[in-house]
Amino acid sequence: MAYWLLKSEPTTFSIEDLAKLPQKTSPWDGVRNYQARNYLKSMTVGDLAFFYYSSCKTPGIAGIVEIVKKAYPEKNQTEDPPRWFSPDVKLVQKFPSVLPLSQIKEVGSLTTMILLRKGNRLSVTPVQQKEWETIIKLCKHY
DNA sequence: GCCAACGTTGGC
DNA sequence: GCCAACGTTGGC
Repeated sequence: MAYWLLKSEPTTFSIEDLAKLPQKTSPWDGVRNYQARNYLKSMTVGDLAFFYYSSCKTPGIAGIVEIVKKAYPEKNQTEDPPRWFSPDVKLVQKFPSVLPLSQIKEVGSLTTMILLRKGNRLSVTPVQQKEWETIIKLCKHY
């Protein structure tokens, strides 16, 4: 059982978009970075991930999704063997409001997060259990 | 294999 | 819009 953080630009794919889909489930596709892809491939069914909004007015965590299908090759790929993979994710919870990045930054015990590392651009990152629990608690005050 | 140029990400 | 950071490309 592992924890992750998945970035998305809300104008491209928002948590509301996910909520509207059948079974509230969608492939997490379009990732074009090898390190991020390797993380996607290492996810297992039952893992949980934060749905993070980037490149928007209030960057932050919008909710929680669950991995419901292990990564498989993306459709419409011409490469053989396939290069890009995506797991299916299902909406677990949409937070009442986005937990802002600015708030996350203010919590001392969260400075270990890869998300907060200088120059980090990875769109898929692992999250430690302690970090996960801290953020869950933080949300309840939000 | 090196590295300059260029493209992309993403917070501010 | 700016800019730092990083990834990719492609000539040599």
